[in-house]
Amino acid sequence: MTVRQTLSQQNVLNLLRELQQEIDAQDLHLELRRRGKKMGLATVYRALKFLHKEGLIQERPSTNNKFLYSVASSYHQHHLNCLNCQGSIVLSDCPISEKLDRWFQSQEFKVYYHTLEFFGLCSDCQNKAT
Amino acid sequence: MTVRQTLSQQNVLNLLRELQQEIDAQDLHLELRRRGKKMGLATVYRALKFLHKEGLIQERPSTNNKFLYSVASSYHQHHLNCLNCQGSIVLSDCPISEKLDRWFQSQEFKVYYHTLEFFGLCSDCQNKAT
DNA sequence: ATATATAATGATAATCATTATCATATATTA
DNA sequence: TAATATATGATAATGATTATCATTATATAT
Repeated sequence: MTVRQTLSQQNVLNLLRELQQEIDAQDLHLELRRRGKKMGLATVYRALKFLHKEGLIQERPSTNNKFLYSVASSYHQHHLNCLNCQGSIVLSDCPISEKLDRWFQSQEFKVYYHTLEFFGLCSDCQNKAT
Repeated sequence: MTVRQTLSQQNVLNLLRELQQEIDAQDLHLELRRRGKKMGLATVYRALKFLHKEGLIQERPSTNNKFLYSVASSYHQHHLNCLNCQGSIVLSDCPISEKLDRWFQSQEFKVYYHTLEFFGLCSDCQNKAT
């Protein structure tokens, strides 16, 4: 069941595994050449698209209009995003993990990963808004 | 505590309330002029940004690289998104609503809305992938 | 009410992430 | 090895969003 991969695709996947955090395509491209794994930007985009379709990495559209990529693993994060100051507070845990584990079983849809983000006002901005 | 609004902003908000579904900025612009509420595209973008900051509408970055807007209300949807066929299955309920209601109380962060999306393989694509 | 300051608007140019194109290089197969 | 298919890279094209700036409307002060 192993998927055939090109060297480019492997380089992209390896870097994402090493980084353990979200990164966009262009930064990934820069980081790759900084490490001597030079490849064209188009190939980076192609590799990301391929790896995503295979379910090996996950893609999240960010609020500044570009996609962020990271390895698909049990490790993931959610945020409280402030609409006013644009600040972003990382949640220590996934607030719905146990419930979802059970819920996934009952679906014929096979879930690889999920995205969950909260939007509103942080405490500072609530006070200012008075 | 009512927010002063321009006519443009009211027109945008009213249309979103009427539509009761997600729409992107450019389609909204077309729909507005179709209804005689003509305004510049830039103003539509500005109105959306303003309304979003006020917490009156919600914004969701979609997978085709643009933002979708809808009224912020208890009504909202989540989807099972297939990575292979790009299909999207609407969930009948928010699978985490009750839990979140309680969880929200314990946060000093004031949550206006959340986004929750699932990614994986639909049953058809699972079978094909054999 | 009128003059003045402030904010909103619209047309359009600029920006920037992503995708398409196409010629070249690499890998696969006969 | 020759023939075919696939991957790559440089760059142009695309398209959503943002910035610019002159003009218009709105609010404020006299």
